[in-house]
Amino acid sequence: MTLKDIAAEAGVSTMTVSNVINGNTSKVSPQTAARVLEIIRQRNYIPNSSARSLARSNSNIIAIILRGETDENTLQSPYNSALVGTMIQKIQQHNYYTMVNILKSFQDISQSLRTWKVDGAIFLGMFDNEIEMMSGTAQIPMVFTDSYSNIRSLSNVGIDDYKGGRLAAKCLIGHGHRKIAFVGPPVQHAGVVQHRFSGFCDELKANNIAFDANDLFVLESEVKPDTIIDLGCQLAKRRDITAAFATSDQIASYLIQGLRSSGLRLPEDFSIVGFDDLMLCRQITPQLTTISQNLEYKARLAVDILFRRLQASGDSSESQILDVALVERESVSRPRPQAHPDIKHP
Amino acid sequence: MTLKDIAAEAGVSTMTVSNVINGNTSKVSPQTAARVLEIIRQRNYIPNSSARSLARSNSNIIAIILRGETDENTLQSPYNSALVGTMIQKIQQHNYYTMVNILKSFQDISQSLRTWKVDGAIFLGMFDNEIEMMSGTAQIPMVFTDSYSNIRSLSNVGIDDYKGGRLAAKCLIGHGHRKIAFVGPPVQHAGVVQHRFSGFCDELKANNIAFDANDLFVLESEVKPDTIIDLGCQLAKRRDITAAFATSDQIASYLIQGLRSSGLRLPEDFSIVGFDDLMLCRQITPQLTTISQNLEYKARLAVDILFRRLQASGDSSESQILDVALVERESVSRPRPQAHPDIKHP
DNA sequence: CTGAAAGCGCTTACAG
DNA sequence: CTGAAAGCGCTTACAG
Repeated sequence: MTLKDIAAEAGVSTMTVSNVINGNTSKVSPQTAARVLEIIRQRNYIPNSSARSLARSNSNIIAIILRGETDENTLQSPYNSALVGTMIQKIQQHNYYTMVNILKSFQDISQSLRTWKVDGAIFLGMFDNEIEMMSGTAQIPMVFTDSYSNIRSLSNVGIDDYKGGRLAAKCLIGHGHRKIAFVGPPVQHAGVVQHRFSGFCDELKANNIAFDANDLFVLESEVKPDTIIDLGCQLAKRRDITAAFATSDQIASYLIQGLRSSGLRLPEDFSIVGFDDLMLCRQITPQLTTISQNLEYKARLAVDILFRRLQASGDSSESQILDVALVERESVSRPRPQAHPDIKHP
Repeated sequence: MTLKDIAAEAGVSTMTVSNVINGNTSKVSPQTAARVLEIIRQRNYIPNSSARSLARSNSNIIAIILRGETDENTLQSPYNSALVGTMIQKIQQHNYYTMVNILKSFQDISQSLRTWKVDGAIFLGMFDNEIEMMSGTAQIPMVFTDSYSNIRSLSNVGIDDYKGGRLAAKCLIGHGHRKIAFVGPPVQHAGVVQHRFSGFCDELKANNIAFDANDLFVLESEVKPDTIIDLGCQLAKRRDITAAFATSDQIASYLIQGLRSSGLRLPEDFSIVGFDDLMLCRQITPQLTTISQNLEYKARLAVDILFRRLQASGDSSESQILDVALVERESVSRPRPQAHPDIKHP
């Protein structure tokens, strides 16, 4: 079943059928359009996207590109999978197809964008230097998430990470904490961490608290539970520290496991604030106080911006910074008058 | 940059270049091959997949099809996203591309498979009746997951759900529980739930315990936390019940929240066993005792089977059932001698 | 080992 | 409103 067959059966030219399919109603009489449509339906004809793509040199494909080492499962992160899930649905609503790529090397990526003449791409979790290399590669609209790159031509959707850091510190200080750990991945890995950290420090400063470099805990890897649980145990031994701000809910949850296994009760003995407001926050005990960002909205916005740029055809860019808010649950309380008076090490 | 340009520059025919690209070394002298390859590299030439796809009528695309209502985010489920993540990586390793589709109607799906001449498809979370409708639609290898459909020509990778149900019951009975709730989505929604349930009941029977229909709790929706938390509260009031088997770790985690908010302590006052062994199990308190399945292996196997069938070209099918095991953590203990003696309802 | 020709199934100007 | 022709960039037999 091809265009030609349909045309023959309808007694029209292939280009008339093509016009009907593509909704160029102005170029076809209603009667013939109806007749052609009916035959298409009967024959269950489906156009060949490759042929169309070849002729038009575009594809109706949007690529979602995730950063990921070969050995880890990037979609394991609920943060990424929530974004990707709603992005795919939004893309489908636009009648586009979604190709998902997990990035190993830059070679691969520009290859898959070009070989399929992908119409646009959304990038998740890329480092800024990679973004700068990337943004020249292909002449298609690209939208990044959580980027702090200062390339002007870049479309990005991010959140107010600085404010997030301030809110977290403010919450903990408000409950009486003065000695607060900051736990996150290396700053150079992601601009978001850096900005959360400076917001955090600035809020401390505003309250006349100096941040002690010994209270900064940098994780080698964000995805190794045991490392983080261990860190929780260490934290439990540091009797001076009464609370922690973790740069993700994931980190917070494992920290809690370590803290608890060291005999601390939460939030009585230790307070903790997370980041993201994943479903996880309501699944763990104590339910996690966190900085919330609207992932669904973020995903929708990224797709919206992409399609706006697809239609605009100009070389403009559009970036948006979304707001964040503190969501108070159960993981923060006043510090013990005397920190951790009687810890039992099991 | 096209094949033609490369051919012109190398002073050979397009078909020689084509042979070089496709690794048909037997048809090209090493010298010309090397020369062509060098020009390709210099010019940074990337073949047009649409043209290739049109000429060969295949695509090097594998489709991953997820079942999902329009209003919910299917990839939100860590179960799905873990599978999809490793599948994508495996597919990439085969030098294929991945299209991800979230299913709304059957129309759409057969459309996207056919329009791109997708080479194969993997399906997640489909109901059996849908699978039966599906499996006729396209003449390409398809692999299903967790299907109990008895179509012979079907390739499937599943787990021993029956055994999982038995193990869960056995664990709880072994700790002294006699009155155990079963919590899961409607049985008709998924064969897996049905088989876990019969395994569960059979194990009770083997221990001379009759399962009381009042101890079966069917969730309308698996994805509405509040409903499950409410159910946890109800369960806390049922003083006769001392433990629960939930058909997923997700459900278990929300159940725990409900139980706790009703003043119960876990596992002292109530024991619970989950299913899947997600990362979540180590993030919640108490860490969840669960029936573990190897999702990464499941995903790899599904992709392996798909590619085996792609090569085989015969119309054979291949199915595999993976084993499950009990993983004991902290969420199960002996029941209180007298169930929930002093509950404080906050 | 190499090539000329036809064809895959669409769309794009261009005419009428 | 409709159509004949050329072309998108590959691959597939078929000859040499």
